[in-house]
Amino acid sequence: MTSADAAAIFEKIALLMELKGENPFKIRAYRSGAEIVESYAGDIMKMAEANELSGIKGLGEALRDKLHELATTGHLSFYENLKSEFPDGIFELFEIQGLGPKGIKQIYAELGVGSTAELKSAIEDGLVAKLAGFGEKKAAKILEGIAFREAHASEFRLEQVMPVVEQVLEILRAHPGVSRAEVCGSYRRGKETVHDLDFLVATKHPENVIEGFVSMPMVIQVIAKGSTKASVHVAQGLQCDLRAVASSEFPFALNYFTGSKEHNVAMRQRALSRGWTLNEYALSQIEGREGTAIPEIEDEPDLYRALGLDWPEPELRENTGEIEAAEKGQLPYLIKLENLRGVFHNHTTASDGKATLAEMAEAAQELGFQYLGIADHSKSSFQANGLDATRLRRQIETIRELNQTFGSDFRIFAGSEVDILKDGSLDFDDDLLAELDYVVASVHSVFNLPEAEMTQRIIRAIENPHVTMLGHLTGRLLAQRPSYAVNIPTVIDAAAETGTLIELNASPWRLDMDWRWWKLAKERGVKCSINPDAHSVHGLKDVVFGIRSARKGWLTREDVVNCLTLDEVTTLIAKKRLKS
DNA sequence: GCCGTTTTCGGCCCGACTGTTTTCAGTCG
Repeated sequence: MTSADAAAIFEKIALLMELKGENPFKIRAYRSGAEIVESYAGDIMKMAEANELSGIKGLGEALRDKLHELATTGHLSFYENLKSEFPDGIFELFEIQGLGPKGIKQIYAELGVGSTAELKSAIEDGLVAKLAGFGEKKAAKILEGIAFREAHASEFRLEQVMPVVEQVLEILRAHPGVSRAEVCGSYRRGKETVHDLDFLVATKHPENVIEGFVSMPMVIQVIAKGSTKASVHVAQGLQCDLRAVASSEFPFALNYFTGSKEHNVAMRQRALSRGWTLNEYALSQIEGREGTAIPEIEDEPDLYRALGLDWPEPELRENTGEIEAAEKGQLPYLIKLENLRGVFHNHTTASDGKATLAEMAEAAQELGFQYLGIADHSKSSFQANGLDATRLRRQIETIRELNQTFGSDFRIFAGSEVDILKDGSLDFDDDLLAELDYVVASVHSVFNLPEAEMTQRIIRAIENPHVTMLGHLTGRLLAQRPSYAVNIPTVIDAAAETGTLIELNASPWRLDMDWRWWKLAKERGVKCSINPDAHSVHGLKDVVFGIRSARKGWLTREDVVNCLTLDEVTTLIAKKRLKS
């Protein structure tokens, strides 16, 4: 039982209690308990086992006891009892947009609907629309929600799969028969979501390695098992495939299984033009054709070199110009995690964050950052306990005081994540915005505007000289909620014209603005700010996801303002408002 | 269910939008 497992159980208890119409504050206690358990810096399960949990704010007696039971026995009778009152499929229903706990409770009580599939047929049979409080439109909206969910059901976000990748690689590399192991596929290419995970090993004893792979502790089901490949399911239905090849084949297999398909096609064409043929095992002479001698190939760079190319980072391999750039020696020198010197857009307990200003500052320094931007929510974001003018002014003052305690090598920037209101005006007046070091402007409400109106709304906001950067441009939540309608190229042009930065929100739920647009933004001269949108100390580390997306968008350290030094970035965030 | 405490129970997060209503409940952020 890991802390993540325990947190998931608390979260499910909260859902089931919503169904039962329990006291909302009790529900909230479980939900916040889940977050505390998940993000606790330390081995909370070990502490729970030893009954050493007292003093953690938000974990009272009841939750401490339940954690102790989970840590010692591996299950929780309270949860088992609660769960037995509903069918297993009931949890799926919470993932459907437009349907909440009251609705789920009603369709279960009156129609016996306890899964997405049953709900779908009940709607199609016209049963849901007839229920009191429902109607044709609501039923149709729920059906849309189901369709979106189904279309994205096999998509996994990076924060879901990254721990699996690390564990599997660790197991494979520890295997005595394995000389090389790598993850391939869209994960290696840095895609924002993945459907499955592809692993590759070099070994002389494939059967042994395959056997080790299918008997890993996280394996729930073995789908296929042969002498050179196997497929398994791990938690949440995530599929992991393994390919075992000889060491001499490894570079070719690594290249082939990394893809993308389009990139591979281009590679094979290049091989053909040299009289060679390329597959997942080798580069070889085409029989009966005169070709130049094939050089020795031990790793991927050798393979690219043989084809007259520089080695493109996996993130670039989408056949969107990387082959041409590799040929001309013009591949970008992609940004790396260690280039980041600070982050903007983070939250504290002042709004909906879980850590205090001081805790966030300490964590940022531990990560080696020179600066930390705080941008708590503004007053219209009630749900997030947004700050009003008085509280924000007090926070600015606290930040200024705290800054006195740091040396010249660290600074907190006082900012705000200001809501862009429906008409494109901002949640604070210009006088207050002028007191801040910087401003992130984001849309958090009225997502259903027509595209032209939404685009204008955002452009009006970034035309404000105090708006330093535009937060999560499309509002999407990966695999859960689509982007609102907005014309991205038009917004990019406006950002270029007004000298506004665009954020790459590094939360694995968002990765917004999407990597596909950064090349265009770069061409227009728009700079990027990679921000974790951290709501806890732990959340600061989400920058790793943002870095992957930035690399996929061809960004270098010159394109990302958080790579600037403290002095440089201080000048930069003041630039736009000075110009006006 | 947690917190703070005038150590025993009251307070804890609010508003817009939608679709259903005929004055409001559910959902979302």
